[in-house]
Amino acid sequence: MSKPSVGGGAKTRPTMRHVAALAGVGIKTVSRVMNEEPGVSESTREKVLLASKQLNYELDVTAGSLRRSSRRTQTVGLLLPSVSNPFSAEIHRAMEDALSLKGVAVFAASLDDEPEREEAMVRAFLGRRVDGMVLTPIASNQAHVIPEHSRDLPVVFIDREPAGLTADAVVTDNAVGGAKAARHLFDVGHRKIAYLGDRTDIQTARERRRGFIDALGELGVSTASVPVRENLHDVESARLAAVEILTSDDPPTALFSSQNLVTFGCMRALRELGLSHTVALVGFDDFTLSDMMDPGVTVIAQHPEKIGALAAERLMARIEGDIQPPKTYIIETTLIIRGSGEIRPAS
Amino acid sequence: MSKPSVGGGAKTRPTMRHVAALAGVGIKTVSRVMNEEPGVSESTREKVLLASKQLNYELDVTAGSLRRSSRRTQTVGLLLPSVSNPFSAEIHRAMEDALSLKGVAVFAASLDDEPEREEAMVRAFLGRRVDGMVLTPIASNQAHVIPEHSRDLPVVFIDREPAGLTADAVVTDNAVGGAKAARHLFDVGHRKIAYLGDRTDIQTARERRRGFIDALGELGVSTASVPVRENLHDVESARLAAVEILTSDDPPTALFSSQNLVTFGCMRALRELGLSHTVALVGFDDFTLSDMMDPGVTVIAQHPEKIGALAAERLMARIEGDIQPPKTYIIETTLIIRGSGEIRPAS
DNA sequence: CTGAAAGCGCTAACAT
DNA sequence: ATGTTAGCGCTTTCAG
Repeated sequence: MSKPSVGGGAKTRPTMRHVAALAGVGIKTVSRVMNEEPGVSESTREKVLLASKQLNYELDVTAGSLRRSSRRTQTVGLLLPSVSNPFSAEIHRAMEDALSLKGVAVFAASLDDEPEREEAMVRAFLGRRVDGMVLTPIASNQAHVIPEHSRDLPVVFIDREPAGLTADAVVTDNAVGGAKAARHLFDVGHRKIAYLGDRTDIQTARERRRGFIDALGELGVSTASVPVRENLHDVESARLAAVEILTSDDPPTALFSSQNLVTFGCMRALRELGLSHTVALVGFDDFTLSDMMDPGVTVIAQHPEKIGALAAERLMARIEGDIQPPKTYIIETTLIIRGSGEIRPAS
Repeated sequence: MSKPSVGGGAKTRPTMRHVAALAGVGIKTVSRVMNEEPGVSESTREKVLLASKQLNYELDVTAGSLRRSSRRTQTVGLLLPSVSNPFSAEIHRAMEDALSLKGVAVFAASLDDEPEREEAMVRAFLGRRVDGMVLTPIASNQAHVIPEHSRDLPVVFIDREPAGLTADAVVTDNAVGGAKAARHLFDVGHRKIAYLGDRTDIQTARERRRGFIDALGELGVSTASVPVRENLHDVESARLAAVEILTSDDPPTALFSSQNLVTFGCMRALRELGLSHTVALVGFDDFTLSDMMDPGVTVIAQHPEKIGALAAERLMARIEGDIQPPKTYIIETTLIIRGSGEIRPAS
């Protein structure tokens, strides 16, 4: 008799040795059965399966990965601005749907746009031997974030492209999205459209502005005359900026906001000033109940479910050995018309 | 010279042995330093730290847990209805904030209210040796969900109390919340208030209804006359039910909805029928932009951040050895007045 | 088709 | 204060 005590086994979790002992086979045979490897006779297989069921045995994924040549842990890390941000949460869900089918579990973490957290969480996940990571980059250079010895660890960037290294990335077409907003408002008749944007150190915000301003320029609007307010990071700062712009001399007849919280601030400002039905508004990124607002809010919608699904697919492909050159996948936006963006300028 | 090849070390990740070799000490000394154990001279400590920094060494948490007596992996599992559901996502974030401080990583998974997924994900997390789990229970009996051999694994239930076993739980005071809605609408003058609720197999929905109906009874309203519509699981079914109720003979003068999606359906029905300012509405659970609706939506707010923080605290306490009897922690709701719930009945 | 022995990276239990 | 040996649960290698 070896160690597995049959009697008092309420405390210790069963191991392969327990199963092997109960089934009357060698431990390697159990391993083969649990991993569905070939080379086990049907009768042995059934004996092992029975014993495993009796003991309620569950393979220890992490212990196995220690010795396994592929070293896979069937685990990936997901680093988001915040797990409670709706856009991020939608990406998270889409990834989970794709990954859980493959038996891959996901570690999630929030970075709050803090570079120190980015580095700390990357290390934390690396220390837990993830097979790969999906990361919303923050630091100005990801080369320092990923340690040298893990350069070959599959990483897919989302929302923003990485700097300082090349890797797969899945991003929204922010510039084209901004341009769509500009063209739509122009088509409705607007010539003086203000831009209210997020922190200028965030790549996506810069892209949205660039696309927006460039498109206006192409349409013949003097880009120097476009009112621009940036570094608006929350509802209140956006509201204040919008009020200021709307109460200035020669105010714009339309607003384009680069992000949800900024859009909310603009909505509040417009309502407060009684301009909801007078000044047009297009927001970047869709949100729940946008159609229940008065007026409904026209938006440039992103597609987080597509981003998440594609990121998961690319990550798994890399983990499974795909070595094609890194590529950036671009997800288009969709203009959704709901009313606020179709208000014509008072002429 | 032992195995660690100094030259070509771009591919293999450094291990303790590499660090030990470089620092010229034994492997156990490295272990002591990395785990901040006492009994290492300051000078040795620094040598080790230097070598570890040079190699960019990172402790392998999972490998260590294999041999460690506590067997802790510094990892916990979180099972939610969906990571993309705002209420769940808020709980997730609060837990993460509490746990990341302690160096604990979290696996998150969505269950979609499917008992099979509950069991599958519990097993997946168990197989990755989590130190504990926070779980929104679904199956009618959690005894079958947690295998016998893991009965001593700390588990904290959230949102709903477990069945078939006793464990810590952190839940909203659903019954009192429902009662608050009833009393508020009664105080405003309503005597005929409809209840629109979620699936009756969900404990929280039943509690909200019970609290609501009982409170009305105590206030002298004939509970038999309360219009009740249940098993509304999405916006559209709720909208249809609300329209039906509102267009019936002798319609209610106020609505109480047990959940966000149902509230949204009610809002749509009221708007569609032009009754937004005529029929009162109180929703259970707060939501973004509720104050920007017309009228603002009065709600019984839950406090997911409190639930998450407390669940994390209880889980860590259990993991660290707390053995007091299991207890259910109840988080109170808050009535937030915004307009829709203060509409008086047309008399 | 099956199993014994070695060892993954680490910590425990003992040396020294 | 430091190092050595064994072994966590598993997979690999290699011998039957």
